Amino acid sequence: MAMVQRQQKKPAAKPRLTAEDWADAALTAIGEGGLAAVAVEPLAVRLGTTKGSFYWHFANRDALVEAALGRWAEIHTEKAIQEVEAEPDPRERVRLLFAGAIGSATSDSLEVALLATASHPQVTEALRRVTERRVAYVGELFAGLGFPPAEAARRGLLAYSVYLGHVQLGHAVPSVVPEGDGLGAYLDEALDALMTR
Amino acid sequence: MAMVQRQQKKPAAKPRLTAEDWADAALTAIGEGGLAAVAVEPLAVRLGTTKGSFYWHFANRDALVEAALGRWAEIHTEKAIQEVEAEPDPRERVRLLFAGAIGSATSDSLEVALLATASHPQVTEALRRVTERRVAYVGELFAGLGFPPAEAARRGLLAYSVYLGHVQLGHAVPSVVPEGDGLGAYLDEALDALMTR
DNA sequence: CCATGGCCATACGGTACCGTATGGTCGACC
DNA sequence: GGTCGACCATACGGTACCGTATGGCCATGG
Repeated sequence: MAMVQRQQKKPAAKPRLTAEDWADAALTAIGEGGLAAVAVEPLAVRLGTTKGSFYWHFANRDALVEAALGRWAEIHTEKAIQEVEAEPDPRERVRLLFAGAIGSATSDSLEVALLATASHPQVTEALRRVTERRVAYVGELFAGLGFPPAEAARRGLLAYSVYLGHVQLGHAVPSVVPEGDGLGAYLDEALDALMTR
Repeated sequence: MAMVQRQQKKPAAKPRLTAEDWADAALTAIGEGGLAAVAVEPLAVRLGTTKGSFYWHFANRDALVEAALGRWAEIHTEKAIQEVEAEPDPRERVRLLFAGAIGSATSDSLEVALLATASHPQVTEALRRVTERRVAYVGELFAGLGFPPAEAARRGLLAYSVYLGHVQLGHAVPSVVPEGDGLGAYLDEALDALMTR
């Protein structure tokens, strides 16, 4: 008896889908066209299947949105933090976090798309969790830099505002954001302004 | 059987509408529900009229969006600048502009809604015009503060990023934004960080 | 080897909106 | 006081999507 033969050669083969496949597709769609782009029928077409599959895995569209947002909140918050935690020097950690965030600003349309739909109840909750976590973490970084707690919290918030604003600019009006060397100088100056007392 | 129905509404209200009435209603709708909320039939209901009126004044929905965005760009850019120009002291001008912008951050959902739909061609153009104008102006303010041109431009961009980020936070995650005295302290510190060399 | 259950396809009805067609109303002006 | 045109109402067809109903396929396992 041979092992089960899985057919995965032909692209036209029938790929059985999981709920996570749908959630990932939903996240991609959000990044591309906002929350409104999470539409069952178009997603089904893109996945090469039909609504029949979707409504097997999910009760309705809201359940899909919920799953997608859950995945986002889980992944995107801790990932960046983990990477930064490796760096021992606190000052360098701020720089690292900031540079990474700013650098990927233009590409991270998911973030922007979610902020765009902040009034949506499910999105509101996801954003709240992620943002509070992030702001608190950046505050801790500044505390590690020697700022007293209250001031560190304010600096953390300020830094996060800079990040958010930059992401917005990079996405909405890239013409005002410097590139290359100019970006480096801008980053240096921003970090200097944020970390100098 | 002929049914002659005389439409009787509120006596104070004008039964006839102008294109500007529609454009203003569209702007309001954007602030409340984003660009997607600019839908002809719901707007007609809200204005107490029907699509018949709309398609008399506009060719289609895009024309309405265009008109609304035009009004927004015209009004919201220059208004704040004009107010600030009255103040003679440049340092105080920055403070005034910033405090005004930050103060009205939570309420300005129009701004956020437009950033939310930045990928829409018509919105892209409106945002570009407004943002470039604003960033340039803030850069001028910093130049007036004594910063050399290149640095002034960077500081202006940084300040505008802070503003944008703050607006986003105030709208999406108000729980992380301080209120009352805390906001004052935050503002002072932000201004200090931005204006100190 | 056939019955069962996991997974999907298809058809259908419902909703919300866009845009068109066409006729109705009412005031301005001859 | 009748005509004309600006302005609006209504009916209609079209599209895109949601959610349900129902039946078909296909891999196990009994």
